[in-house]
Amino acid sequence: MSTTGRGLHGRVLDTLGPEITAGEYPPGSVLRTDELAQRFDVSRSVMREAVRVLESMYLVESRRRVGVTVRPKSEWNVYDPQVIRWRLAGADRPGQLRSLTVLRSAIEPVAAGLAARHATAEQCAELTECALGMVAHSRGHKLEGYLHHDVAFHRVVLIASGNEMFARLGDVVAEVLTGRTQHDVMFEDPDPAAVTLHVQVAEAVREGDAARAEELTREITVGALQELDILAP
Amino acid sequence: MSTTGRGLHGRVLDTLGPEITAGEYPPGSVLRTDELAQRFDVSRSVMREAVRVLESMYLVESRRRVGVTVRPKSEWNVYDPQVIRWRLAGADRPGQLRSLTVLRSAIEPVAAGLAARHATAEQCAELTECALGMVAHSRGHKLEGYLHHDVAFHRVVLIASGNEMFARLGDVVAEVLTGRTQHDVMFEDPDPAAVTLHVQVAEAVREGDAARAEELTREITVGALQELDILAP
DNA sequence: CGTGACAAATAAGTCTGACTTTTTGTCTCC
DNA sequence: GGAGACAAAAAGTCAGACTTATTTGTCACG
Repeated sequence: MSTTGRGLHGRVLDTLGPEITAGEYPPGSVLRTDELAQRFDVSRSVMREAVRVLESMYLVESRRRVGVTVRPKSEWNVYDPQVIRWRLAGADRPGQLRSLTVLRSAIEPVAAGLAARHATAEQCAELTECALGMVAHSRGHKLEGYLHHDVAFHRVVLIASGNEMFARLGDVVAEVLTGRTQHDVMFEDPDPAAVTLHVQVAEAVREGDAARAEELTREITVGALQELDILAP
Repeated sequence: MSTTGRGLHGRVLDTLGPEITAGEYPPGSVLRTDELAQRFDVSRSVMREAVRVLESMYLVESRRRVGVTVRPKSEWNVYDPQVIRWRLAGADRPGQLRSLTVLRSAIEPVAAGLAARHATAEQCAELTECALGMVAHSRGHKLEGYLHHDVAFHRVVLIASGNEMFARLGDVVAEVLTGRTQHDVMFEDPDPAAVTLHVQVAEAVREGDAARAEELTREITVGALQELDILAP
């Protein structure tokens, strides 16, 4: 699933986007639409559409008479799902994974606390189901099934928080969790302590215990930070 | 500063973007490029570029033979600065402000903790300077100057955290702070307690006391939540 | 009846070429 | 050496013809 797929301009973005986010063009580099159109063998109209998209991601800036200049990394819209995917697929994947994990550690505990207050009965049920699914797949190298429930669990928490900004991070968390599992090449079974914590979070949310849900989730994210050697001395 | 300015397609987005984010077209509505091009009196190429941008924000989806369909709000990329501005300028400004303030309450304390560990001497100096500036403008209806230093303060903290995802939220926080001040129509002087907290955060960061910086910042954000009647019973 | 295949309609997608506008660099001229 | 005029360069815009995918309707066949 390369995501952009649709249309010729998407094809162009599939290779130009990763190149830029990988830092292949240093900030300030100028690209010319005509040259790019030639390189990708597409018409200028298609190329312009691609540039517009890159521009809306703050990756480049198009100015008359000068060309399409690459913006410094600090200006990129790093919350754009597309940009995140490109960077996760590129060279600074480790750094990106660390940034996102720190972001998780800030967001998810608060989201869990809110979920304990706002979750519907249905969401509570889903949460419990996910936690049980994690337990069921926690032993015997069934990491694929485990991951599936893990992702679903965190997605439900974020949605149940009732905050749209949190809810929108579901995809990001999914990427991080998937990335982590794949990076460890699916060798060991997950940490039993983490499994227990998820079950307890589901409990806390069901019981409306916001403080406990928050604290337990904080423990989960601390574990995620430790996995990446991001210490908190 | 309407931001998009550049180019004809930007002009189109300046009116079409707010319309969509305001929910004027219910999810699933179909727009036709030709009709839009006529309506805005631009060529189809320009209209297509605008649609591409909206598409990259996940506001719409363009499909052959059917047209440009508006996506449900839950799929919008609510972290896109442009989308945030459009929504802040529209009808659901209060809701947007609440979402963003909750986001702040999750992010900023963690960012402050990280800043206490990673801030450079220069950043510590900036922080102290900002805090002093806030003190200097805290009495006598100098809300404009106060806001300026407040925004700068939070921006420095987010950057000093060393996390690119946090750093990128500087603009969002600026919008929220500005929005809040303007909404209260600049009547009263700021809460003296908040001013003190900012000074203390600067201290804690300078001394490398992460836990204290985090806790103090949490108090600041709790204050922001209370202002909007977002309770935490 | 329902079901499957085929044909027509439709709207986005693509390409091309000509033209406009803005910016910038340079080259005078004072 | 600075100021203003001039020329070149690249993005921006437009119009029109053509392509392609997708939907929808129809019609025959089971």
